[in-house]
Amino acid sequence: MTSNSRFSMAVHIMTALAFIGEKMTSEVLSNTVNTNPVVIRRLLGELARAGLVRAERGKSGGFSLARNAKSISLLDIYRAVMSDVELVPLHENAENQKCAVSCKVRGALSAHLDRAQNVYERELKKVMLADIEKTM
Amino acid sequence: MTSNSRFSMAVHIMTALAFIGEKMTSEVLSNTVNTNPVVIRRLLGELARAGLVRAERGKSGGFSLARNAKSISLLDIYRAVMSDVELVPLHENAENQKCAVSCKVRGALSAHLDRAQNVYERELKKVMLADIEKTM
DNA sequence: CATAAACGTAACTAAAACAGTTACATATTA
DNA sequence: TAATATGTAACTGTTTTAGTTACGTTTATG
Repeated sequence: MTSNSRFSMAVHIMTALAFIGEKMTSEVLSNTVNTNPVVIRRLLGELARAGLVRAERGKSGGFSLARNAKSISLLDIYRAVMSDVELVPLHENAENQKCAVSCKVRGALSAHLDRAQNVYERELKKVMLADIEKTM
Repeated sequence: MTSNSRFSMAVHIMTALAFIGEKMTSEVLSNTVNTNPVVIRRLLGELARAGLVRAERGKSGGFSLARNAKSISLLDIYRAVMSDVELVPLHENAENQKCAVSCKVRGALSAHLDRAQNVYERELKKVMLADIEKTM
């Protein structure tokens, strides 16, 4: 369970917010995901910074969607919580300067990986939070 | 550097085999990648099981491509070394049986993730090892 | 047929990433 | 002003990963 499940968990939380339609505390949300409230708050912090969620502090505080579920795509959520993670990373071994392949292969490969990641993200952009919520 | 760079490293090795065009030992290959020969042999073992590479044991042994570089796609290499890794994994927290979202969200999400992964892989399938080798 | 040289693989290590947790500061409402 | 919520720092245990050592197995070749 050490692979990165932040995106999946973020979609879970966002779907719950859309489905219930009311302000929810990290305590309540953590129960639907079966995890700790701090994990939820950290994730929601990133979603709030991306403008997808509103956070209210203090008594009777909690979280709610900042935008309509029809206007929030899976890509919005993905970017909010995974912005600096490569779908498929390059290896980072030092270059062997005497070897043309070692010096050039990463550049050649990354061009193709970038294109593939673009089509992946374009697919995520087609799916709205409202589409997920509808199937609950 | 704990993310999974096996695919990128496998492409590096395969490109070297295509570029040099001769049998190479894991020792020599490990020098161009700047890693340990055992790491190379493990990776090449999977590529051999997938029929992409030929391994010869004993004195004057080594590795060579089992097929023409024009017929080997990045997807072939990806499947050989990453077959059981999800591009974006689902979270594995226990379901909260009282919550409809908790019970259904993974199913709804995975349908979309599968479709996105398919378009990603379709993109990898378009790129041949010979295309990479050509740019060296 | 002995030897050298290569792959195959098990077992271990160190470093990194993760989710989860505790603790507490800060903010807000009633 | 007390209760209750978020924000966040610091720490832990588990898992994954690449890297490494060691050694068995295979094979070409003198």
